Parts: sequence; structure tokens; C-alpha cells
Amino acid sequence: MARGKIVIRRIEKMSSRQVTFSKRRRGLLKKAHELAILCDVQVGVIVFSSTGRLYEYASSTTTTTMGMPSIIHKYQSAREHQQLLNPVSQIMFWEGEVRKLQQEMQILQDHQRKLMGERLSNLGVNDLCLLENQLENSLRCIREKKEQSFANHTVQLNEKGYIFHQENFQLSEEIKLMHAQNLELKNKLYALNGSTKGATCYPPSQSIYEKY
Amino acid sequence: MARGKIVIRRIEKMSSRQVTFSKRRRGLLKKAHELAILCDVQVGVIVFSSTGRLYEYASSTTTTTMGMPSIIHKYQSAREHQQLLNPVSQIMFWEGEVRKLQQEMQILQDHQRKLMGERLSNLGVNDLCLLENQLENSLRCIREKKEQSFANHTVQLNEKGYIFHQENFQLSEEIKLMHAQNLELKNKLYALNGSTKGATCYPPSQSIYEKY
DNA sequence: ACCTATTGATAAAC
DNA sequence: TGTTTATCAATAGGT
Repeated sequence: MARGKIVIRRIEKMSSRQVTFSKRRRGLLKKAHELAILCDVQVGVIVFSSTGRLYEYASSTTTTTMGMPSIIHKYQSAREHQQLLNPVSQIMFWEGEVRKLQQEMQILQDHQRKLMGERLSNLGVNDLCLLENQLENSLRCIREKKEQSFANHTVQLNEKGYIFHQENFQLSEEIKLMHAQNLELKNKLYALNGSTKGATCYPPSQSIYEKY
Repeated sequence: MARGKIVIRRIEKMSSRQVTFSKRRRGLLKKAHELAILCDVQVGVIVFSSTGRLYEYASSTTTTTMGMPSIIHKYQSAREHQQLLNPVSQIMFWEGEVRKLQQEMQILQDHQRKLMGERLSNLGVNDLCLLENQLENSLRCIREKKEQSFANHTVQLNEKGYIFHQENFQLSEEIKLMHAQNLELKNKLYALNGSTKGATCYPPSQSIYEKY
């Protein structure tokens, strides 16, 4: 309503949505109050933020917080009353509900098809551009998410690799040590047995590195 | 908000109140809808006109009318949840309610006193004028009502009087008739008894008229 | 949170 | 109730 008009559509940018929510919520509750006072009527407003926080306004003769329960009670009895009379109109009501849902489903299905690149005939250039932007936006979000996930995974792998590397180092040190001991023992044996064969220095096994 | 600002106070003139109600109700429901869409939140609005008519808006993922029940349910569970925790805060809550009611009563009492012409010191000329207008208005209403009532009463009295008058007429006719018969009988008796006295014509009793 | 250009809501009159 | 119009109020976008 200011600095350029806006279309009534879900605000994509989280922070803007938050700000707008704060401003318009206040506005709504204020207007509810004004209506209640000016016209001397009962008004109840309930708002749940996306995080589940509750904001409310309830007009009342008194300032007491009993206002909302009383309004809700009145609402419910009014609805009951409405439902109780005339079974024919009840049937028509539910038929109407079904029809609305069917229409909504139709629209959803159409949109989904378009998002999947099907049935693109009878679309103007403008619609196609919007669709394109939507898809690019989606792609961007998905890629961000993917890269994030990939990065996390990489970090985990690096950590694992580092741990393995350290283990390997320790193991190979042990092997070297054992090999040295082995060599020493063989030399002692050789000295005791007076064999003509000299001790051979075997390099430590590399098989442990192949696991990774 | 247009053609001159207004103060947020009960609009006295019935027709203006009606018009404003119609306009602002629309505005409120529209704003509720915009808030729900723009910020992707749940919004419920209930309005009862002074004649008890129900107007509502309930945001919903779908267009279905199940929106309001679901919002009310969510509201009630939120309130329950809030009430269940911490008995101390419950006590403070009720203390607050009592305090609010007391304050409100104080204000009401003050206003009532002023309406009854008491404690008029510390009132400015403006306040006094407002009070005067209020009282003149009240007087006018009361007088209208009184005259109406008086007129009704008069009509009823006239009707009753008319009926009584008719009854009286019939009764007096009967009495005349009886008197004539009486006279006739007396004359016959006189003739039979050969008395010297002549028959006297007694006028009909007027006592019946004194009842009214 | 504050500012302000701009849109939106609406009081009054018909 | 609907339309018009002059004004006031709400608020989008920017800081």
C-alpha cells in the first residue's frame, strides 16, 4: 500500500514476511477494536503466527478476557442452529464443499502439470515467464539445500578420514615396531642356531591402507 | 478517516452506525484475508451484528468452511495449555481481572454520578457541554417513549370505555324494560286489589354509572 | 525501530 | 446497498 502496490500473495522472503506480519497484525487488531467500539458489536479475532504464537482480540462489554470464550460459544451455537435446520440445505452445503474441493484440486493439478513442463499450450508469454522464474527459484533453493547437505557430508567424511588416517599412522608405527622386534628376534635366533642365512628386513604390510 | 477524522466512540446515530458497520466489516474481513495470504498464517475473524447476524472469515489451506472450527480448536488448546502451567500466574491473572473490573466499575460510577448531576467540579466547559447534550438526548428518547406509551394507554382506555359504554347502554335499556314491566305489574295489581293509590313511575337506577 | 511516498480505506453526501 | 470524492490511515520499502 505504499511505495508501490503489491499483489496479495505469499511473501517469499522470510524477513519481509515477518515484518509485514507484525505491521498488518497490529493493523488488523486495531481495526477490529475500532469496529467493535464504533458499531457497538461483538468482534473476535484470532491469529496464529507460523511459529504457533497466538495473537487475539476480543471485544467485550467489559475489559475482561472472558470475551473470546463467550464469542466462540456464541459462534458455535449459531453454527449448530444453522446446521440443525433443514436437512436439505445441509446436503446442499456439503455438496458445495465437495465442489469447492474438486475445483481446488483441479487447479492444483493443472499447476503441478505446468510445473512439470506438461500442457504448456494455452499459456501466454507472461505466464511462461512467471513459471520460469518460479522454477528457477525452486532450483536455486534445491541447489542451496543440496550444496549445504553435500558440504555437511564432506565435513563428516573429512573428519572420518582424519580419524582413520591417525589410526593408520598409529597402526603402521606399531607394525614397524613389531617388524623391528621381529628382526631382532630372528637375528638372535640366527646367532643361537649358527645358521648361514642372514636376517631379511620385511617391509610392513600395506594391506591396511587398502581398506579405505 | 475521510471527510474529517472521527473519534473511536460508539456512533450514536443508528443509520450511520449501520452504514459504518457494513463498510468497516468488509474492510476488516478483507484485511484478515490479506494477512493470512501475505504472511501465510492462520486467521479467524468472528463478528456479530447488533441484531445477532454472524459474519466470519477463516483462513485455511483449502476453501473449505472447516477453517473456523479448526482455528477455534487450536485457540482453545493454546489457552488450556497456557492455563495449566503455573498456578501462581493463574492467581495473578485473576487478580488482574478483578483489578480491571474494579477500575471499570469506578469509571462507570463516576460517569453515573455526573449523569445524575453530582461531582461536577473538575469538569471543563467542553465536558459539561457533552454531558448536557447526552442528557438532552436521553430526555428526548425518554419523552418519546413516554408519549408512545401514553398514547397506547389512552387507546386502550378508550377501547375499554367504549365497551363499558355499550354495556351500560344495554344494561340501562334492560332496566328501563324491567321498570316498564314493573309498572305494568303494579298497575295490574292495583286494578285487582282496587287500591286507591295510583302507580308511580320510578326512574331507572343510576348507580351502575358510578362504577367507572 | 523510524521515516515517508504512496496506496488503501472510508466518512459524508447522494 | 452502491457510487463518488475528499481526506485520513495504513503500510512497503528503505535506512
